[in-house]
Amino acid sequence: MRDLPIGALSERTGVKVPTIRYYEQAGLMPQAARTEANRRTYSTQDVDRLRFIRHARELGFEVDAIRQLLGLADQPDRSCAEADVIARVHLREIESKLARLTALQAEVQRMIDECAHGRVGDCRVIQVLADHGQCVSDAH
Amino acid sequence: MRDLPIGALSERTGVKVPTIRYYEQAGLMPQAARTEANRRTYSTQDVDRLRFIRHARELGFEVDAIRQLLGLADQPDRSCAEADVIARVHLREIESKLARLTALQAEVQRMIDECAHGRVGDCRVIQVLADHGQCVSDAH
DNA sequence: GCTTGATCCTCTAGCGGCTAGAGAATGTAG
DNA sequence: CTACATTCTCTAGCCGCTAGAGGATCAAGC
Repeated sequence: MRDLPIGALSERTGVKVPTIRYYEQAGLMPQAARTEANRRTYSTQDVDRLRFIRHARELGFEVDAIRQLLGLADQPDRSCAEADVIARVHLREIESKLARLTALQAEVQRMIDECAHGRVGDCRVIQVLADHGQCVSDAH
Repeated sequence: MRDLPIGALSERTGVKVPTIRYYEQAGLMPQAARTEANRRTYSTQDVDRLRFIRHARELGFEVDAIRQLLGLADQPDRSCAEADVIARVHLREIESKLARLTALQAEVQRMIDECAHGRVGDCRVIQVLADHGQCVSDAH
């Protein structure tokens, strides 16, 4: 219920001031109440909401997904099936990124391992880049 | 040595036409020779260079790193130590992304597993997002 | 030669998710 | 009353493209 200026909200949540304004603009945070001098004021509820947003971003949820999750969180009596779906879709995205990254890791590691540390002309790093056919997987 | 228009280069490499122009602008591809009517023309060397670029992008190398790798590839007699360093730095970046993503995967998976499929008010997905303290790892 | 449609040109603007800076108005401490 | 910090709005930049406008040029068919 306290009247926090944006800087205090920033400190309490670890979200930078311009980012908070950006979230307001993006529709994640509500239009903040203003003082007479046009400064934004926040309550402890806003602190909670911003922490929610921050945590979801840290977990890699996109702004659009967070908007949906926040919409759900505001209606505690509805079924949470939708939240479940959003999280599952996100999990699938994480898993596919993981698979890709793992393949890349192997390929780049192999590239480095095969480098004989001689001249550029003989360097496997350069050669592999020049020719996809020399790759083990075709995940990329 | 053939005089390829940009569309043919695009087909041969799988890189879209506007992207090729962007690479020229970004200094990855050289300023292309032009016909009398001001159209870009390319040789088979350009095909090779663009394939190199594309492959490196697919392996996640940033444009800046590719610029450096291309600079090295142009000097086959130099030591390939620099190429090695670029690749190793990139590998480290991949590994750190992998570590982060793996932690996120576990967290989101757990969130989903704990969801009792009831009301939003009781949903673990929402609760976990609202409170970082409920996370297992603090990787994020 | 003439029309059609594909290809090409340049230029500008947009995506996501911020981040940085200008320039002006307030707030707070000594 | 003077500093200095904080806040405000607005604009522009980051990466690596992608999309679209509006115009010039090409190759093929009649």
